[in-house]
Amino acid sequence: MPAEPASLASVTETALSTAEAEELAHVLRAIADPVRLRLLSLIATHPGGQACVYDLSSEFDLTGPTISHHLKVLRAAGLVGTTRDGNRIHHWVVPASLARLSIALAPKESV
Amino acid sequence: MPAEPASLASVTETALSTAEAEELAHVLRAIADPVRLRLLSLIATHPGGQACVYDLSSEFDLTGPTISHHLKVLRAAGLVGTTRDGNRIHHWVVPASLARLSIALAPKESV
DNA sequence: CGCACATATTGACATTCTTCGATCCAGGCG
DNA sequence: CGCCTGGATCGAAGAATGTCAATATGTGCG
Repeated sequence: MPAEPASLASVTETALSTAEAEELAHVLRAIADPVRLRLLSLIATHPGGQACVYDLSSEFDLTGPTISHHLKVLRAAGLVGTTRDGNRIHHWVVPASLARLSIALAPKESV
Repeated sequence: MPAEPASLASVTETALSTAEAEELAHVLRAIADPVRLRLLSLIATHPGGQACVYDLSSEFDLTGPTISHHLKVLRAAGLVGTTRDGNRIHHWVVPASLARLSIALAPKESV
């Protein structure tokens, strides 16, 4: 159950309802972690925009399961997608999800 | 000790260092909460772009201290500023801080 | 078929966050 | 001066989160 449509405007434009705030906070919380932020960044900047856990693990002082856990959170939030290629599982960033956050946090236009 | 300069590019453009990730995560975590998200939204959309705790409290089923705590987190993250006007304390959103997050989360340009 | 390798899941523990009640500080007013 | 009101701070209880070791799943190869 990934979830709802999505607010398409900035939170500074119109007041957020409780439900909207909770849904948005859920996605933001997924990205509000140093490890997941770096994971996202590493995946996005990796050649081809894809990376497997093996590539990523070497960048962290964390165990495999921990990396896997963080990727699961990102996946659950719809921020990354995966494809299985033989033994490896490739992860990529979902641009639309990121764009939604970027728009939601945009400051009010100083018209 | 608010902190460092600020990454001015999207996390999808260049790989984040550990320090950058932590600093950015710190600010994101401040905003990744339903209550604080609504607080920010309510302040921004309030007439004049300002609001005092008294205005905000009525929108929540939370006690005064809790609202105060959340505002403190937002203030510590540099997302809102305050001015004392007699007995009331007015809060406003810092557009630059929000803009920084918005830019950091922007998806990679599909050139 | 069975082993080896890449990643996911589970269960447990420590840490951090949210919220509250009680208390404290600051400014206006009688 | 004394009190009331708008807010902040403190300390504690409960829930959520990050991390690990151990175990499970699935894929390719001999």
